[in-house]
Amino acid sequence: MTGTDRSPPAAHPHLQASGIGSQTGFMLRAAQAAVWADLTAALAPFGLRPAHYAALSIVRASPGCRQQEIGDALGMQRPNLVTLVEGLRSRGLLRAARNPADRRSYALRLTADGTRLLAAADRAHDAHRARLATALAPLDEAVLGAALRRLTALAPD
Amino acid sequence: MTGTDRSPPAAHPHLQASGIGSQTGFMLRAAQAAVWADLTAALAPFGLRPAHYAALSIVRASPGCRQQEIGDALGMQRPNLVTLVEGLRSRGLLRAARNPADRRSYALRLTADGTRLLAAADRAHDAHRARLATALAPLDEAVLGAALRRLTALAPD
DNA sequence: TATTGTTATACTCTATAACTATA
DNA sequence: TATAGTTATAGAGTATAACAATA
Repeated sequence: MTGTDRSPPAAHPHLQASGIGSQTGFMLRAAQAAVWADLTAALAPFGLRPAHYAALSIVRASPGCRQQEIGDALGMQRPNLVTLVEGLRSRGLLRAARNPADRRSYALRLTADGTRLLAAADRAHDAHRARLATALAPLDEAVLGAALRRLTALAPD
Repeated sequence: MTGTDRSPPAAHPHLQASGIGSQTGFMLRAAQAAVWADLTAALAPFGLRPAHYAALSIVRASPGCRQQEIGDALGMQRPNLVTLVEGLRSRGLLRAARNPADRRSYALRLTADGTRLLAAADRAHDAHRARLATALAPLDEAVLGAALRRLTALAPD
């Protein structure tokens, strides 16, 4: 998504007149930008961006996983993982040990610092989720989730 | 969103284990990417990208509008509109006449070619919308739209 | 002084191709 | 030959600062 903290399109007369503002694709884009900005702001105090937080969460859930498994999970290309993982490694949040069984790959694990920082970030993330749940009510989060998954399935491959 | 045709994160074991894949922010991101890719593919035969299509739709709905009004409607910065409008103008889809009342701004209108191309693109866009509606059912498009608007309202400013 | 459009520029995210070292 | 990680690079999209013309 998008990169920085851009504000989403506000309800604007011209947007309304054109009908663009009430079309699912554009509404989805605006909502995604707003939610991403909220998540980005929630994680910023920890020096983490959404991709960092997701990567640490994946390593915590799957200790010893390869770098590429993060990419598969997040839909990122391999070259773009290098900077992401290196950033976390250089901050001492992650360690990458050569896998003895297959010395091409690394086995990724959280360090103690990484575990602590991620636990603190989890609390900010929980607050973010609560804001989303409040904004969504009365539509249930799970109902929205199911709909989003069906939309995601539209994509080829 | 993203730029090109990237495929969204597939349901992946590590994604599932981490819980990231069932969190609204990340689901929203994946769904948005898939929907955007579908829209991009639908508009590609016309040489239009989503921003082009949205800009033309706004000009059609608001003939004589200023360039900046497109930016306000779409949440784009002024400098980034120059390339967008110039591209449409150089293809003869849009014309920009100096506004006699305020000679700082241009009055944008569709050309006959622009009107025709946009009408053709509308049909591809309708097909895209139908695919979304099918994927969403039984959740109503309007119910999702209302939820997305509430999420969009999370953003500051 | 403020606004419209413009130029120049930079940063982020994402994409492909080609390399290395291992298998 | 195939895979994991890496390097270099390019393309979108978006951001800010500063300028000219006009109000």
